[in-house]
Amino acid sequence: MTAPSDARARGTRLPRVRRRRQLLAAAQEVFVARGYHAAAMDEIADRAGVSKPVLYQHFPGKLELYLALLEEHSEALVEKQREALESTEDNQKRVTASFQAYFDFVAGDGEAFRLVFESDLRNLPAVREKSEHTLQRCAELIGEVIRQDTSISDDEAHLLSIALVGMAETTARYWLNNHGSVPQNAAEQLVARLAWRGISGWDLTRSADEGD
Amino acid sequence: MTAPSDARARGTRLPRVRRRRQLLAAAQEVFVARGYHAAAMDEIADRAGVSKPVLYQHFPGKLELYLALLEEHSEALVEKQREALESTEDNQKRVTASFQAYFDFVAGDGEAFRLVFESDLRNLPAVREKSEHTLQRCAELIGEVIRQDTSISDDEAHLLSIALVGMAETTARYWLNNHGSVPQNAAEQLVARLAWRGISGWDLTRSADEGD
DNA sequence: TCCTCATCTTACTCCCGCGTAAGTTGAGTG
DNA sequence: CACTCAACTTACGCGGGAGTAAGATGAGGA
Repeated sequence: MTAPSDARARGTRLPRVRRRRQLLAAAQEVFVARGYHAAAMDEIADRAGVSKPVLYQHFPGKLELYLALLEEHSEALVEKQREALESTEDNQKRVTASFQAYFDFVAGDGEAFRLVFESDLRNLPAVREKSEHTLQRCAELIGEVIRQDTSISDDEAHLLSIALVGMAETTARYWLNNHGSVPQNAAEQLVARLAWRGISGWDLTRSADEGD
Repeated sequence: MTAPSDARARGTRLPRVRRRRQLLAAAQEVFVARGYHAAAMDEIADRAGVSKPVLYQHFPGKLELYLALLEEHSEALVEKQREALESTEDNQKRVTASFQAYFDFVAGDGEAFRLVFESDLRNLPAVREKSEHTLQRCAELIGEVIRQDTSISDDEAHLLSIALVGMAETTARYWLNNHGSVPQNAAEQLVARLAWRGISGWDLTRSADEGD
């Protein structure tokens, strides 16, 4: 069912850096499949075709191993967002690119997104903060764009950005769980349209809606 | 800091039903504050002013205790959504009411929303399914309304609904973590406007946007 | 007053999984 | 061929927390 990435003939010695990379890969597989708590250091070591103390020669403990992966993929998401928003000057295309980046992130890299969005270690302050900080930074990138084109306050622009990121995260995860109902491209387009309709020309309707 | 709900003078006997309710309340406090894994049955018992075996006379195990709470609050959220959508026939007001319900859910009941949205037991199939099913049912309620007014396909209407629910969940949680930047009412209104601008009159722009 | 039975307590057992002490192997060097 | 040192192994200590066995306690009826 789940093929070990590369558990070479248990007995092969590896130079330090290669081994470290391989251990991180093995750890990612196990953490993604089982979550932090149910993941056993023994299983990670096994999956790498190595014994447990080797793991501890590369990482001081289970937590640090996990945090290293979390850090890596959180940064990757923010970076993907940045690239998407810098890829064009057309705001409508920016919206599309932004959603595409989210869907790509969720679809790629061995489901690593589960570490970022579904961590079962959120109760640890360090993890909660990283998780919130990642959301924050994605929203900040989008917020800058919004502020350029609207006379909205900073707090409000930020909240709208959070809303857009929330849409992206939730729909991307839903889409992944239900492959088959809609192809990736169609899903991205649909949600991007919803977002663009929502955000474009915001100032124009603002005063009109105000009289409630 | 955290005041125990009602740890009556450790030594007071209670009739079975009262005790059960009190144990559920104590368990909720601990599960919310610590998450499933870090929550100890000893602490739950202590918080209720009772010894551990009493807990086991009311619930077969930690898991069942947790699932009882999860079930209760998941149902409460769906019910709040239903009420919000049934509260009016005006779709714009429906959107507002729907977001208000989400914010109220997040703001109320001792942060019980953390059980539904931030469970650290998602890796357990039973919990994952309940969590996804709750999202599904909320989206279904909204989807019915959308389908009444658009010629969109069922799959697409459902995906849009997921997007709206994602907006609500993410913004409500963000708002709760950052009280002070924006009052609840303003946040609800702002996000509701974004959503309404997004979906209202969907069919009108559909064909126009199609020519990309 | 004494009996009954539900409520509640103390004081364990047991398992699981992180982290480690101590010892082994083998590739490259003089 | 002997020496060295990093890479690796087996086998264990140990803490923490779920669940339990066996006994205490007290309200209410005969």
